[in-house]
Amino acid sequence: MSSPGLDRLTDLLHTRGERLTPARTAVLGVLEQQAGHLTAEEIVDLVAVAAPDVHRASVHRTLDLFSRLRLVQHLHPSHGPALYHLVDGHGHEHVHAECRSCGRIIDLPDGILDDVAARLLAETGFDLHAGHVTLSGLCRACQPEPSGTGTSVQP
Amino acid sequence: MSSPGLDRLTDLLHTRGERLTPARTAVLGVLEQQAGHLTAEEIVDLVAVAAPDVHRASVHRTLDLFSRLRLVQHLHPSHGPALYHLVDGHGHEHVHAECRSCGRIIDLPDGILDDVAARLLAETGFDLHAGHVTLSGLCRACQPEPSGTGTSVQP
DNA sequence: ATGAGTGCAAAGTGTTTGCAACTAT
DNA sequence: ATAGTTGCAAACACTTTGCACTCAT
Repeated sequence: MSSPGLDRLTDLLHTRGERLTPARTAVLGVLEQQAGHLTAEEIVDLVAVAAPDVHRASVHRTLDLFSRLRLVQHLHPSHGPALYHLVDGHGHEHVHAECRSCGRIIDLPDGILDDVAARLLAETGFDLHAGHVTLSGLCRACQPEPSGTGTSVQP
Repeated sequence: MSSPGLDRLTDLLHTRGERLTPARTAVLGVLEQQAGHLTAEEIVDLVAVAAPDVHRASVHRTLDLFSRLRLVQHLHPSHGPALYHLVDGHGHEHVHAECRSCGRIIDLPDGILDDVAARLLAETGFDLHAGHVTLSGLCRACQPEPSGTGTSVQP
């Protein structure tokens, strides 16, 4: 019944004098079993299966805590609730992109913002946190098709 | 009582068979007089001075419309309400950064995401809309000071 | 034993909606 | 004339908070 995530969480909590509770264990369990980007509400529902007494407010409080511990990443899509997922085993966060047409969330290759981060730091003193960035645009599937016959001209 | 913005708005509306109303004129007027990044609520309050009958819901509807017309840019900070501002006279949108400590919004140099956009398009087919991106990080003022005497050691 | 953490319900924040009345065209 | 817009109030979606109680340490 153990897991690398649980060991990591236990460590992080004990280091800070905080406690390992059923709510926290249950939220971690859900995040470990679900790969995608989950809303707090979805996590509430999934937690309810294993731990029916865990309240919605505790899930929010737990997700806030896990974010502060850098155990989960969260992002704010342009519409709708925040999305959460576990940071990978090496503590490596990644950048997200959201399609403004279909809403799909895409995980981007790590390091895609490294050059921008370096330039920002040098030019403006701004220290970019790439793991909390959501880029916006159109995914491949949602792009308008190029017209088939070459340059488009009005009749 | 005219302005480049008003002319532009009138054109955009008439082209699409939509109407120039007092609510729309008033919202445009506020955006033209205020340089910064305004919340819908702030715009409601400012509009109330010149046009007391314009309702909060109409301001939201107008801001949605202006966004669709690409007359205003809006961004969603990680906490709190959306922020709006007029796109510059040349229709040029820019990228924003938000300090996760003090909340300050910084306008970034144009083109800062051009390379990323090109790479994204080539590698993943994602067409980036840089004008709707908010980068997250720490502004210069909020960064932890480097310790003055070299490596920091506990006494 | 003790205070960090919880369940609960209620309030909060920001935005959207249904509809009758109004008004720019 | 008539369809696009509006004001209004209520609903909505999501999150946060105050408080008494509980339980991990």
